[in-house]
Amino acid sequence: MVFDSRPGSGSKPPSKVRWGELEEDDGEDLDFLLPPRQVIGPDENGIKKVIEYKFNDDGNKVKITTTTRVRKLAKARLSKRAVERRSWPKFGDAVHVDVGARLTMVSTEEILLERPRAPGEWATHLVLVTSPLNMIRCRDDQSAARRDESATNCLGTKSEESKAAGDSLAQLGKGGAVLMVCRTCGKKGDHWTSRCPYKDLAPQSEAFSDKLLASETAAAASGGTTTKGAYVPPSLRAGAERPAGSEMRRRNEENSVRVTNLSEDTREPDLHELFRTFGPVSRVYVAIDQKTGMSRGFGFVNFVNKEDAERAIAKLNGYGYDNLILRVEWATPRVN
DNA sequence: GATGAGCGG
Repeated sequence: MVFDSRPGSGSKPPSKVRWGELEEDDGEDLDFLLPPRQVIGPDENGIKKVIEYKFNDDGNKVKITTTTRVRKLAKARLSKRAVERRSWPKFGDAVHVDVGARLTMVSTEEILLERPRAPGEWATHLVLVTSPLNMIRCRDDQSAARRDESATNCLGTKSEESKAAGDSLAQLGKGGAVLMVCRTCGKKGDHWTSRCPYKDLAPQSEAFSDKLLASETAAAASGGTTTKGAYVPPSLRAGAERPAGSEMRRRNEENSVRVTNLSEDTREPDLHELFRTFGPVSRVYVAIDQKTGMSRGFGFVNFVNKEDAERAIAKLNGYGYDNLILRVEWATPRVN
């Protein structure tokens, strides 16, 4: 079909319009005259056809057929690989596991992971879920790559957001709102629990927490759900044995050993390797320059047991490591 | 020569 809207040519223009407008709106305005777009397929070969009609520049109606090949579903490809994996021979402990067993297992193996974006975090005992075929899937792994890609951005916006949020929280707290109530001393609007000036002082904290516990156990005993669904760990439940005084709720910051004169390519796993021989290590930290991403040449190792820390200091201070002489001392408690 | 990051009801 040829649609000619020019005056005098026989066909009537749709309405009284000016030439300019007609030129511009051509096509769009007349689309309703065209047959609808059709999509056929994709068929079993993945062939998909799209048939659509348009006016070309000359005002002629044209039929456009687009044929495309659609990729097969990713799911199908994955499952094919998965099937292949199932034929792999077992190894390790899984050798003794029943062939038909498809249960996942928890590995108790200690696995160290380096996490460049979370230098302060240290997973000493990482629990991995493994299949009977001993294929290890780290739960964190897949997201890790993506996180790193956008890490610069994320860190920037995140820190700003949280700073703003913290400020507003503090503001609200000062205004007498219910927010920011210290769980240790009960003081409102002054500090978070972790910053409590009384956190190492037994009398206040115990008095407060006993009061808390009493109300919670009362709520539980009365048959209702506990207030605000607060979980009370067994060690803190009424009647549980608790170590006396300040030993109780001090954060796991003690037995902190400062290690200086590290070579710049010493990473946390290296430090952990070095120090774990003295006993269980609760945390390893290597100071990283945020701008350059390079090691600042010092770090900290926290031991679970004080005696182990002492032995590590005695043995490793002055120890030649990676072409430098290590300095290993007790760390002075961090300010703030 | 040097003493850590960031989270939150």
